[in-house]
Amino acid sequence: MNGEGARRRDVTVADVAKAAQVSKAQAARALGNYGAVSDDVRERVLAAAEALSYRPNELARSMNTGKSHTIGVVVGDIENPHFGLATRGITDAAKKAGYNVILVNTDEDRAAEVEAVRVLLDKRVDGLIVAPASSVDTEHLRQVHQSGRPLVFLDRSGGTLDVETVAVDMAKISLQATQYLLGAGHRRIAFISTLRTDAPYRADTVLDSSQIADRLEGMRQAFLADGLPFPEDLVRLNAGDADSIRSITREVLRGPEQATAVVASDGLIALSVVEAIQELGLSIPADVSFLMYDDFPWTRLTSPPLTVIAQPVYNMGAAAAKALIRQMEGLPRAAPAQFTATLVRRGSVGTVRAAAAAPKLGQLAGEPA
Amino acid sequence: MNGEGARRRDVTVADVAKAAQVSKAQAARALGNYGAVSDDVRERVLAAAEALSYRPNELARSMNTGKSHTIGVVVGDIENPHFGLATRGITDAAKKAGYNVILVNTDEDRAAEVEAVRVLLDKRVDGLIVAPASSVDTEHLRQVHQSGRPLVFLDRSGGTLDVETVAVDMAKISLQATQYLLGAGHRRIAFISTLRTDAPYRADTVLDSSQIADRLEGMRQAFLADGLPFPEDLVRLNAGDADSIRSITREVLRGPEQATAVVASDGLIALSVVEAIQELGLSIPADVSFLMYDDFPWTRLTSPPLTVIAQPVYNMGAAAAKALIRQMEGLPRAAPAQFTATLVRRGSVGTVRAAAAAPKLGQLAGEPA
DNA sequence: CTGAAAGCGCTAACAT
DNA sequence: ATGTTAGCGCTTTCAG
Repeated sequence: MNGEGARRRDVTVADVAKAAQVSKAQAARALGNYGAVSDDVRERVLAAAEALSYRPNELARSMNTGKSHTIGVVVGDIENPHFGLATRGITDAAKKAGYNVILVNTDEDRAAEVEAVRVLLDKRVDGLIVAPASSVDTEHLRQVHQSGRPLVFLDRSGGTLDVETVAVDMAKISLQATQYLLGAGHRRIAFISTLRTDAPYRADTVLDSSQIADRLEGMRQAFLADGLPFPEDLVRLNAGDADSIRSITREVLRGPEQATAVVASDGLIALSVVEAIQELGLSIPADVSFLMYDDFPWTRLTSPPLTVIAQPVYNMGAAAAKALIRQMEGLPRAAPAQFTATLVRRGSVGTVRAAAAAPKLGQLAGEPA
Repeated sequence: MNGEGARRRDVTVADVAKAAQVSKAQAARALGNYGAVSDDVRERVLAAAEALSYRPNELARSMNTGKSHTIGVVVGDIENPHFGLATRGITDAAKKAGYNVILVNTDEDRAAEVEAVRVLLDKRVDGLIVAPASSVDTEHLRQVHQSGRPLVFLDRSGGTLDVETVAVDMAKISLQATQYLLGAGHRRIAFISTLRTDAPYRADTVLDSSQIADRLEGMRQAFLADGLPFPEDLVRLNAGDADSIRSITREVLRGPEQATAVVASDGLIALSVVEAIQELGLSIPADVSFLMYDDFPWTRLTSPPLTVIAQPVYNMGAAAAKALIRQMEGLPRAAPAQFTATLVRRGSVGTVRAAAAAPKLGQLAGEPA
């Protein structure tokens, strides 16, 4: 009972070397495909490796080389199709370059993000792609950047940090979309977002998300350009779960000062907003117009199909990965690819009626006539 | 120019030990929180670590312990919301237990899956969760299992492999759904799936996906139980891209033998099928009934809202991770949690009219009257 | 081209 | 409780 009862241990270079009757160093060279190896040795080593079904221990390899061929991706929520698509873009580009992806969700929570970044760094990822939960509070990311670890931001900028960022020009597309709404006669335009803030929105509120800040800035500009007052009271943040979104929707659609158009900040919010509108018995776009960010396939299936702001999410993910890999390989920054969102006009935005009266609503919401 | 120009190297236990004036071993013990360490030493070490902002090298740690605290997840396509949700369940459960997730997409390609598994093994993941592209051709997975590496299957079974599997009983729910359709008078029920096969479907076709095989089996049983012939000609596999799905939908809805109900095998297919139905000018459920797998939020937004088969995807992902972790910790298999899908009857299934005549169709498809 | 030996940063005996 | 000494599996000098 010798040699047979031995617990199965992974076969190592040493084993292969022995079998091929060469030194460990030579075997390693042949296996790792580096250094100088004679054809004869290489053949014997490879054959032995095959016979023993040798597999390299990438951990050990990483220890020496300092490269793990792994990149860390930190997003808010992979369950959100937006990030699902972006992640697909990232993983595809990464795989093509020989990298793997470790994925971490943060639920847009800064503490979780700090922790995620730390763990990924401890695991010695070669670089990080982060959709920062906050563009204001970025100390942990500043440290990563300063330490020299390749880092790329996705979707949101990192505030003052000079980190390569892949995102669309939100202010611009928001301006365009708002102009479109304004052109259709809308003056009371609501904007609903899950972004968490300490207090209700005001003009001087500092927003954690550069993305949302830019969108609001775009809206404001559009109103200003037309000499119209920006309806700050219709900017509703902190729209947490489905219920909260529904009640917010009811609120902005109620009363004499109600909104005639609603902009949903993302696809998840959109679902609840549309549902709430349907529950109110209002019809799109006759009673209320609707516009949302992200062009998900299902937006073409509703009646009417929804007008959306389409972002090249997959390509942005892929671009982020490519930019990161370029950094990891020590290449100079490429000229930042410009990603532009486009307004896809389908059927959910209508012309506003002369008077703002909406008799239906008064009834439903139980308002006094 | 000494000591100052030195390139910033990661600080190691040795550095901390020196700063705390203790041996490397003691520092390591204090840092790693194992072995016996006096309070005094622990304090000094921790303080030194803090001061030097020491961070452990998890790679090195893994080399010794043999545990990477990382699990590999191999799915068809993270872009598919089904896997997005499942992945969220996995990552949540993993994080809670102190594990990270490396994610790989296979596009349901077996070769890609083989490669993915190999790479993850090389990276020494502690375990694997795989949604096998094929339940038939599973040699690579058999090897993983035999090598003793913890492995769990998600969604699809591994054929003859005795591997813990988290999935719903597809045959059962398919039977129920089909009975429901049958009860509404449907006899010509089409089933559309992206599953790739070499030849058109026949009763004896061996299907790569246990999931699809079970669904078809469930349908067949329902027909048989009612003494009705199972309409094999309406089983349409290989529905690749959106265009192909559209043309298949047109096909099954055309001609004298057309389908009166269509079952979409997943949410992605559903989108194209519904679009195709709308393009044909047919209305759901008056002209054709519709049923799909997966209860995505948007299915409540269409008119009519869609009747779906809901699966507890998030919970299944979480359960898969928990089962895997249990294996990794050497615990015995828990009794397999039973996951059941439910038929959510909304508005897309209607009663079939007496005659199968569908005049509208003849016109649209240019069929001779 | 080849081999011996020295690490990578950490944990794990083994002493003391 | 603490320190010393080996490794983990691989890459990488450095001789030859």
